[in-house]
Amino acid sequence: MSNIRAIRGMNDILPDETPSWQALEQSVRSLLSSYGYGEIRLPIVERTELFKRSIGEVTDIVEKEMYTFDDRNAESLTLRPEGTAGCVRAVIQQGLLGTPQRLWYSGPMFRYERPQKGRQRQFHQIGVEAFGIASPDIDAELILLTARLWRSLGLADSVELELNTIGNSASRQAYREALVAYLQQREEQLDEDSQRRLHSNPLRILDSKNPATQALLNDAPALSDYLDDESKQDFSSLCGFLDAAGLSYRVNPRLVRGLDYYNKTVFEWVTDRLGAQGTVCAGGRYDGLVEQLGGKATPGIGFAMGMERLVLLLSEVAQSQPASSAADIYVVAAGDEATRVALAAVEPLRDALPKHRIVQHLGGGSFKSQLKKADKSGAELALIWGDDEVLAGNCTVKFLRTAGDQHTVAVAELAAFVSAALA
RNA sequence: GUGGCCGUAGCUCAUCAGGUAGAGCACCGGAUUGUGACUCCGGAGGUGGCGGGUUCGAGACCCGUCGGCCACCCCA
Repeated sequence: MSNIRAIRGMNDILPDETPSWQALEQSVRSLLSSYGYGEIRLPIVERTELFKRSIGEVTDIVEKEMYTFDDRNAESLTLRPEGTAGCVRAVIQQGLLGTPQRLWYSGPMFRYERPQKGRQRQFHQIGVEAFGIASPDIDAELILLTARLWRSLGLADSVELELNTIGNSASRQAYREALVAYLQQREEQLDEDSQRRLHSNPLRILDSKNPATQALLNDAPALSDYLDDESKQDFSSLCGFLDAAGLSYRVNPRLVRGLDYYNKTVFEWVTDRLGAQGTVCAGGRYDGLVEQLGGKATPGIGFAMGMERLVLLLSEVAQSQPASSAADIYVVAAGDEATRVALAAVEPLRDALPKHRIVQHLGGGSFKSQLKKADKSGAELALIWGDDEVLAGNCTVKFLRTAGDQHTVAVAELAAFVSAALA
């Protein structure tokens, strides 16, 4: 097989799939706009250092999942594995942090992982970030905004909100030590992966899928016992906001996130309808990150949603959609002369009917084969030019969805006739 | 990085003690010398992922390799 193929895990999105992408993107755009969020467009490539310093040196993403390369100037660059780091870099660099900012962005992200359902090496996210608001009311706004999105997409019954607070870095540090102390005594009972994580990222053991490990955790120290007062208070305010808004959620004390910059509020929207990759949208607060990347101390919070997963979920949930048509009007012309006349006659028609899809048959072929294409296109009307029409200055208008109905129309009256027919 | 399943026509799949391939859909043409859908007739399209091995003979068996899917891991 010498044909060049796409890179593994980097998929083409074909014309029959792009309509659902466009519909999803449109819903998200108008929703974000209605909450006053502004779009920011960011580079796909950043200095490797940015991701190391924000995501964390010992995370899986940085250790083994980044597409990293040296450019011609011997600088280490990386295809972004997530969006927050670049967004934070931009707001610092561009001096946007004088006032609170509500921002969103979209585009491809890259992680070198084994592809599977709902996971690819190039995937697409829409990310939302809010800077400069320390109080948990912004946490609530972001969550309510996502809930509204699920409602408008018809996904409200397919997703669940999981919520937790992981405290500030000091309380998390104290908890980590307690957890490690507890688990080290029972190290031989841990599954292999968790034994490894015990030394690299012990908090991740909390959401291990291994049942024995989960059982072991029942008697482990609880993160909630180590939380700082502010985190506890903010979390209960957040829950209060959500309760008041009538939004249901599940507090999951074992929900932790894989990126180092998170603190306090973390949340995940999950579904059980996508196989193993059930997280459709996730995020949390990252109050120290701006400062850590060299900006003035500014609180931040954000989330990202996985577009592929949402598109998949929408197709799982959707009742069979009606077959979409490719055209409203299909133009048939047999012969060079007729093609020339038709091409010219259709231009004013496009002026008159800018919202309709007018597809002209090109490449020749018999009336029969062209009409066959017209039918397949799903068009309502076929406009037909042959020698007779050309001579008489007419066009034959054929209704394809009603039996045998066809009219001879003068080209001068074509626009009026067609717009009346399609009204 | 690990594991399981899979790789035959554009698509979905079949066939078979191992004797060099077939259907449906799609495509093209005809039945209608200028007219689609339904029907009928015909046609084109495959070095059976690739490379080795066993065999008189392999798409079928064995090994390797590449690719796909799903899961672990990780995460959106």
